[in-house]
Amino acid sequence: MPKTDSNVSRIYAALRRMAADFELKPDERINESALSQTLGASRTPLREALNRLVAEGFLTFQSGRGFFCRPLSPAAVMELYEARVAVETETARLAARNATDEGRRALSGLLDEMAEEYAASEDAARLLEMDEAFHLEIAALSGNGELCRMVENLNDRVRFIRMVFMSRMAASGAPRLAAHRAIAEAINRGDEAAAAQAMRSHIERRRGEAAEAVRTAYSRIYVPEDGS
Amino acid sequence: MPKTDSNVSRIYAALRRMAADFELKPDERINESALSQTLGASRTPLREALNRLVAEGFLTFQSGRGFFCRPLSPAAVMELYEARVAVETETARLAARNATDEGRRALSGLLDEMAEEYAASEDAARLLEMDEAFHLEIAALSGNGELCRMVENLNDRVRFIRMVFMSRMAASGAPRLAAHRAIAEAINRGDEAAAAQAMRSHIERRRGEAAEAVRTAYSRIYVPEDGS
DNA sequence: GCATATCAATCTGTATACAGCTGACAGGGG
DNA sequence: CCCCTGTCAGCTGTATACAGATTGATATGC
Repeated sequence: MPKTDSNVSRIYAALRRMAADFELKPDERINESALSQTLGASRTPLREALNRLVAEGFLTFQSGRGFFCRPLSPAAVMELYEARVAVETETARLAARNATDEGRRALSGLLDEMAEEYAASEDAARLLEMDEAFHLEIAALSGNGELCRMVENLNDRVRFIRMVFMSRMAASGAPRLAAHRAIAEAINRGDEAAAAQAMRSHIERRRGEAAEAVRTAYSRIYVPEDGS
Repeated sequence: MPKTDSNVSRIYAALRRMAADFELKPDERINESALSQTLGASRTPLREALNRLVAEGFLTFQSGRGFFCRPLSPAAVMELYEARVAVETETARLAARNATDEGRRALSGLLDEMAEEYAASEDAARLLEMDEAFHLEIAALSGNGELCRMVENLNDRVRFIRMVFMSRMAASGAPRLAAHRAIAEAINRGDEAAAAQAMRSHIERRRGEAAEAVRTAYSRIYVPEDGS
């Protein structure tokens, strides 16, 4: 067994991406034997990875029936957005309180880099990636590893929906960039309340579109690739 | 295999309790073979449960070395308290916004029941149980299942430390009860900002004591039971 | 024609076997 | 005296086998 490094982490990463992208369709039952063959491993490490993903909210589990992909519903997405508000208003607040000067400079720098690419790029995936990097950077500045984990988990679970947003509204990145600047400036001023409030309105603004986006998302998941 | 119901969930529950109570000592390496014998099962379901607990933050994992109990340090406990602030200020806010009249009555009722027992009981475990029930009820009133999960997880992970608080300061339940009343009243008025603020100061008040409590906690974990 | 019972195919839950890796210790060389 | 290296016991990582549960289809009675 001359593997580079642990097999289960490879399986875990692959499954996590598949679940995040809804390659496993909502509520779809997972056939362990088939999946283990697809991934080139036996069921034992596969099930270990599946169990981790259940605990992280990417999958569900019913005793005796097996593992399923998480459901995709407007209500579920709304809950995730509310959870993001809860966690990220606090990361913004703590970042404003705790960030070092070096950290503040790094945040501003990140924003400047993004500004250029924002104008140029129309690649939704790339825009989303930068957006997530910004939110993660703030979490890092908060100095709280637990909150970082939460932000990362929530980001990954709403990525698919956010991707649908992004590619639908295409080039409207400008308001988002402005909102990011407002958040970063509040953090750099050390204004906790303003940072928290800016983050809250930034996330809540998108929340209401969840219902519509979920409908679009379903069509993406179930309609075959347009290359056919 | 005539088990009542799934073996892995039994193992999971047992391990979770053991980890929560630090029967597995901080950073202690877990011997899978020995533990599987203790729990009366084989290593396969044991490892599935261990993987779930890693994802939930009760254990850590190092490839090739195995599973370890989570560390117990003042910094880690502080992070958990900050995460509680993040999550529970939002559950309080959402509860104030969304709770039905029936829900509000239930919360008041819960508080009234607790008031009686608070005065009478000096059982720290029972007091803590009621305290957690109050916080979980608010999470339920928020109507957000995701936030409920988070509150439950965080409560379980700080339970040991809170237990140390409780039994050290013994009969000082009165201020906590007053704080709970303030939170409940804000929720019942539908005053989101007041509910969030009351919850924040309620949790933050205890946060500072973490460092001291961790020291006490260590002595509890490593000093043998006083019955010896 | 519909509901129900039965049965086979399939899948999950768990035990067990074994290969490879890790960490500790002893012995030899610098 | 310290460090380096070979060896070995023990543990982890994974495959596989098999028992019990589930599911869906077919047959049967009303």
